[in-house]
Amino acid sequence: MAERPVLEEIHDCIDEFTAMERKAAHALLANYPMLGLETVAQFAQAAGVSSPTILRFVARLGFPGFAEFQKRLRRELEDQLNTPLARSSAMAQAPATNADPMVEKLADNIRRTFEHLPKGELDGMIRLLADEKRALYLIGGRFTDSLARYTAAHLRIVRPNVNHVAGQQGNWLDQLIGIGPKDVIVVFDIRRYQTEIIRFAEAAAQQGATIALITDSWLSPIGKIAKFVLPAQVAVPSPWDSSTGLMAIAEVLIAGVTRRNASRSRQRMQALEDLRDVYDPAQDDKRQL
Amino acid sequence: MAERPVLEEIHDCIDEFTAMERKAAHALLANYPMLGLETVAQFAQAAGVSSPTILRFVARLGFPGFAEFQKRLRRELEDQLNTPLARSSAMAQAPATNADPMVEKLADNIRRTFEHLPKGELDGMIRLLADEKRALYLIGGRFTDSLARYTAAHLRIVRPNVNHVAGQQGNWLDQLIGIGPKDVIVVFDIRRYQTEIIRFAEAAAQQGATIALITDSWLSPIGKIAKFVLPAQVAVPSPWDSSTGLMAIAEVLIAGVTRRNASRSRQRMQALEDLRDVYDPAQDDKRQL
DNA sequence: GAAGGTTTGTATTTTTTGTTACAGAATTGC
DNA sequence: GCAATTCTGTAACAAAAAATACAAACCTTC
Repeated sequence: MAERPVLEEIHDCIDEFTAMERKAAHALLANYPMLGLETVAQFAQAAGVSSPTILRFVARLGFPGFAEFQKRLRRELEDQLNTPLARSSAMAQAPATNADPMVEKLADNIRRTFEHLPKGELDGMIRLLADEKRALYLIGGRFTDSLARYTAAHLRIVRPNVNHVAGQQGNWLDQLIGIGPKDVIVVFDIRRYQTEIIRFAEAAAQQGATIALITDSWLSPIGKIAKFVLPAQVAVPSPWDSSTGLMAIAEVLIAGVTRRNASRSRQRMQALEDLRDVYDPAQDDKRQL
Repeated sequence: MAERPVLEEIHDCIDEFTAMERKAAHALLANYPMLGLETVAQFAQAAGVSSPTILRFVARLGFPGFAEFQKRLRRELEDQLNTPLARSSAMAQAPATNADPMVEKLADNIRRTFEHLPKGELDGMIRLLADEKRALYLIGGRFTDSLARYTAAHLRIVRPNVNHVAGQQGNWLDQLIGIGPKDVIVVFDIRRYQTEIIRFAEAAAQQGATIALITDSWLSPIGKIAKFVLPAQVAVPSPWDSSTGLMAIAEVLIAGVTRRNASRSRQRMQALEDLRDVYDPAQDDKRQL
């Protein structure tokens, strides 16, 4: 998907250019890419050539018009600017406007979460969740149930057999019946670890199911019976714990599973799109966004 | 001698802008500064407003015309690009760290989300949500419903009258009946903006309710009728958008409301603790954790 | 040193883009 | 609840920029 930088292309075929076109190329390279974002006339003046020469220059690079050329430059710049590293440099000079300690902590939590995450554990869990022969059961506690639901909603798109264990505790038991050795229980659990969740996980484990746990650093008691454990940083300056790190883990898992089952995922996503169109054609006008 | 970044100026006087101008500002901040370098029409479309509004927006910032505005942005960008740090980042673009690019992006998204968040908007929304005289209705779309649920679960602890609009669409209507001018609808909505959610928000607005929107940078159509809008960075290297930024916003909001109603919050939390003990004494042994 | 083909700039046309005038919609204040 | 004010989009207008046509200048090559 990533295109070749315009800069490189210029370097490559600079020998094919005519004298004046080379002049234009040099001017652009000297002030890349900003000069290309000005008007043709300004570009021409800066390069010491006439406007049509500039036009011929971009035409020779293979662009149908100056507008397209600029669009490409802008996209390139945007990509560069969005690189985290570039951002951090911009931050040095730009405003420390919203220096909320909470925000800093949240961003930092994510970094630290993944820093401390055993890579094997993460990959292992992704492989586990990507295995379509296994049924998935996601469950969470008082606050983390939302995460289970979120993850289930996504996984359901890229693979079959995804269940969210929610609602009345009575319902849980119904689901428990069907759980066997081929199945996977994904548990989101941070303190205070709820007894119901623990019991459910234990019962499932008893029946041979594999347990995958996403938790806080305090390590839920479920950790003992879990095959894979991913702990997140949850501390924030607030009376309760943050779930942002858990959400980040969930999204990395989702992305991992999607990548692993790439072709299947695409198929299913397309199929769902089509169903969606049939069901709600009103969305059509939003399509191009 | 270095001028004040346009970004800062926008931050400072964003409260003086009119509603649509603010929308333009948000769009620009969300994709700063590239959006400002496109044509007025493209800028307008991306922001969901008309061209003249963009012109008025730059005029209010003190520029005599759009051309001058762009020139200034280009100069700013040029300066930034010439910073040594930026140079090195462009080089090291690919092999930054051995970490997952997704992880870097997630952490960076949070920083950027709050960097671009108008402080007034955030404070305003917190004040709104902390007002116990108003009833709160939280609603979300296909994936964001989880966030609405999460936020509701937390807010319910620190204040009364928190409702999560979920489940069958038929149920929504039942809730809609009770919504009036004193009430607040908190909408989580990222693209593709679901028509049902939009309709619900519109209907609620019609009945006089105040709308608070947490969205992606593309600015949901609900932005038009919302009193406060908080846009999050959602881009990740994955087929879909990330909700981690939204989660971060949700947690900052929750923390803000908690801090604001500190004494009330503590009371309620204590009361809930007590209830919990009565209901599930088994938790007692986990207490000290 | 003249004819052929390129290359390049000037002048013109065409298209796009920014800008402004105005009227309807929304909001505010009384 | 009404009037005055402010805000906002539609549409027409003006300015500009991009694209083109063409002729002069410049090399080549014979």
